[in-house]
Amino acid sequence: MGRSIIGPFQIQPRPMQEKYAPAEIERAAQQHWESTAAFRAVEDATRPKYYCLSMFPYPSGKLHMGHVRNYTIGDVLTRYHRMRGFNVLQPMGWDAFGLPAENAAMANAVPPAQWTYDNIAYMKQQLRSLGFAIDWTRELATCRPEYYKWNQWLFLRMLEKGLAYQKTGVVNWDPVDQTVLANEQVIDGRGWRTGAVVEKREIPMYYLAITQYAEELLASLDALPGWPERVKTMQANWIGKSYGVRFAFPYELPAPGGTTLPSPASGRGTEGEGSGGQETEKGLLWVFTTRADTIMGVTFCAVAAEHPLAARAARDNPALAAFVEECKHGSVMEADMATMEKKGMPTGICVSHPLTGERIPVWVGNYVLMGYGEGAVMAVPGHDERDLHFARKYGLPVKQVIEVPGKTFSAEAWQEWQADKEAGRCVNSGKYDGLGYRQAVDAIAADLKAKGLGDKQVIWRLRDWGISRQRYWGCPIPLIHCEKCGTVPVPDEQLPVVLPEDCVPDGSGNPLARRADFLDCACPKCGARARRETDTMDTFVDSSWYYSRYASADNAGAMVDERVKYWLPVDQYIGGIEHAILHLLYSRFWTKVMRDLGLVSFDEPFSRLLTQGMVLNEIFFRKPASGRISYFNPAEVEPKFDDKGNRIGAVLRADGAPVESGGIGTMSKSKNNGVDPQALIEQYGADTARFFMMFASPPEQTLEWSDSGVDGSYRFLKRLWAFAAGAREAVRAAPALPARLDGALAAVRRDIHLNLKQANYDFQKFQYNTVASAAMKMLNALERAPKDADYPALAREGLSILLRLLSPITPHICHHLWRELGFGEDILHAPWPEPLEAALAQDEVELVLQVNGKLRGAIRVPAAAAKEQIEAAALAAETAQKYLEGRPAKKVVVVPGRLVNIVV
RNA sequence: GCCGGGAUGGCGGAAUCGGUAGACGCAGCGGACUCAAAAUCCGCCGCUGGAAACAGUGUGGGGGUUCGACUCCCCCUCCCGGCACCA
Repeated sequence: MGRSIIGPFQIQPRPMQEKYAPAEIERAAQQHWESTAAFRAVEDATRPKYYCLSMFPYPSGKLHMGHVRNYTIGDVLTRYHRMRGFNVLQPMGWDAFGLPAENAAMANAVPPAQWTYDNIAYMKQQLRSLGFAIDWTRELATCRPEYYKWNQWLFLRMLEKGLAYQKTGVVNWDPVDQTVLANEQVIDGRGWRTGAVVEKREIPMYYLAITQYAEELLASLDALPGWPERVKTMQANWIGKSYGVRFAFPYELPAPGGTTLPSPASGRGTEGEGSGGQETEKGLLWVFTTRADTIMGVTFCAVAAEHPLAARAARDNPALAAFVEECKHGSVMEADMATMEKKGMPTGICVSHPLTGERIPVWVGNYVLMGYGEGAVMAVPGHDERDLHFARKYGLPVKQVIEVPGKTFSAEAWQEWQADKEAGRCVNSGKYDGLGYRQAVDAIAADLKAKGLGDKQVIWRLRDWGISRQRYWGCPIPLIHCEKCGTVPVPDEQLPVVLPEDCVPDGSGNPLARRADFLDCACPKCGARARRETDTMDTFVDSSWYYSRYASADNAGAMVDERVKYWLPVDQYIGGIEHAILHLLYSRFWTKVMRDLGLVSFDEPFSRLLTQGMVLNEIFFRKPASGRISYFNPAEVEPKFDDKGNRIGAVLRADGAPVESGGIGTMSKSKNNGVDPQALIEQYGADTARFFMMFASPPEQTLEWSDSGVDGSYRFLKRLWAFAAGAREAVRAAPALPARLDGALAAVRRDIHLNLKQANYDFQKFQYNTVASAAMKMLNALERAPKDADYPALAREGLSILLRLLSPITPHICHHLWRELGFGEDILHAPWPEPLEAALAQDEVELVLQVNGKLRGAIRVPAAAAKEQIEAAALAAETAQKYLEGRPAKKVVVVPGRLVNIVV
């Protein structure tokens, strides 16, 4: 930086080609960057660093438009900051473990490893052809042992600290394939391949205690001003800290032996706490509520099907046992749980209201979640919408205990105000009558506490992170099962536990369970023959720390080293909004664990976050009566129209038979609705593809794919090329513009600098669609400028601004033209352009003239005119006189630089 | 269902703090060039009425605040993302 860029460029290249030939100039520019190692990032303590990271792709086969959008945004940011003088790092890698590789293996009998590595090779070549400023020397793939070794190593550290532990978890079980299904593989409650009704099954799993960090994960959202508000809101709601009251309904069962039922493990942290049935919990049904103020309105309680009380009641009630069994069918997905028909059955057991002693019946409800809170809820149908529907369905009583002045309570139809915490006051609640939400909760909690039946409690919606997957293509969990010693961690010096890469899964369970060479091992403790754990880790583990590994990618001896101190945290992270919660939350958690282990010294991994909107496309599918659903790419599908031109359906081109429409959704491998950018790149070149992606819409907005408009982007680049070619000789010979210009050229120059000013503002806002517009406007202005004496100098200044402004978006053509026009050797080293104040100044401004807020004309006033002068000029204007009709104006509003509004 | 976001011409979108709605493109229409086509260039282009000047109307729907609302407030509809085993 620092040296003068605008100056004669010595070498006289051969005459410039007339026609824009993107393939040639893109290859040449990419070769130039490669031969100069232009994007190799080297630690340099003397320069400010800028770590720009895009979420790494899953190697699904080909890039899709979502990738092109994501990586172009990242590349624009990278190149912009490079020209702003930062030492920039933009790495790339592969989120290489996951389900699609196993699906491909089943379909084509190819080992997931081979499929994955082939895909990586192809997609890497695609990324290279798009000209991204990536430091490929830091490339990583999470399926490589040298990477996942450190997943295993950190898992063992967590195990030592009690942050990793075992407990049972519920999974989707396909009874025909005898295998665990991912949520994605459950369609309408049935297995995707077999069509069998899915069952819930409890199996042992490993968990990471993310809830131990809940408080910090919530609090430190405030320390992330560079994150979108909506993402922080979503995370805060997901963590879900709620203040409420945990209390118990006492009961006595006529059962033999004075049965003690343990309180089920609460949603928090480690297992085992509270198990064994503490004395005080004897015969107590514990619930949690955020609405203790409605406690006098409880008319029944509902427990989950897995609740001990349900099991106890089902013991001698076959109908109830059948219902509990029925609740075990269907998927474990929360969305399904929330939308399914709410069903229940009475247990025949009654509990006592803790304050009134009233008998309260206990029901089993299929909508009560065992994993959240206590697995039991108090039901207040008068003031909870879901409870009211349930009560109406089963004829349970409804009581009003909250009133809002001016509102009439209904026990039949739900009204929003019935759950109002702000305006509500207690009624029909004895001593609590007249209290508001806060006071009522305090008073009731105090009374419950005095009786030893409860107290205020903080509860989290966040659950611990279950990382066990009963799948082959993932990172092995480094544990060994020994008959004598139990579960034993693999010693550090035996890491990594390497996944064999030649398995071909067939859809019926984990092939590792049939691999003797993987399974058989010696117990690290006693040396006896033992069996390796076959569960692998959730792929979110892989992506929870890869951003740190890029800084130490070549270090075989440590997870991370001192170079993370220079590069981390990530200055700008870019990725799809679909990752707003899980991936980003897990990464934040993992970072805090690494910090507490002394591995890194930052609290948050991503200083600034840009959440890219999804690229959507239509979804087409066929679902045979039995068997597996298949999706068809929109490119293979032809729409059908009726006489009036309305779309009535679509058929598959290959066989002419109809396909069903699945609406519109994210481009994805599983829905087969991705658009391969390859054809676009081959036909128009990378610059057009990049320009069009940026021009199509602002980055954070959802984008419905359509390639109409690509032609316009290509036309613009052709026009830019033609203009530069035509102006080349004049520009190379032209002097610099004088600081002060007059006449028509001054207006053109002002236009260019105004657009530059706007574009620089838009760069700050990541609004690249209007940056692209600004570049188009500049070219329009230059083309239309009068060709007088100062024109070559103006063209020179204008092009030098335009090329630099545009170079982050279309780097190849700008690289080439920068050299052709003699501005310098490498536009990468040019300083970022800033608008000249002198070029922006003007003597006179035009103000809009409104009458009663309606546009009626315009007036011209001196730029420095005072409000009084403007008002006088406006009132004197002919248009104003016409509407005033001799009357005085009631009011005149002057907005300097903008408008005058006369109210008559 | 719950949480988050969105809706502006035929289409993608612009409008920075409440101040000219529709910038910049696409498509379309008309014209120039051409034997013709492609490419390129010039002009028109929200809707209604009007020959025009111009007037009315218009930012998903309904209401409100304001001199003035795409923008702020209340209610509603539809679409998209997430919902813990897709990544």
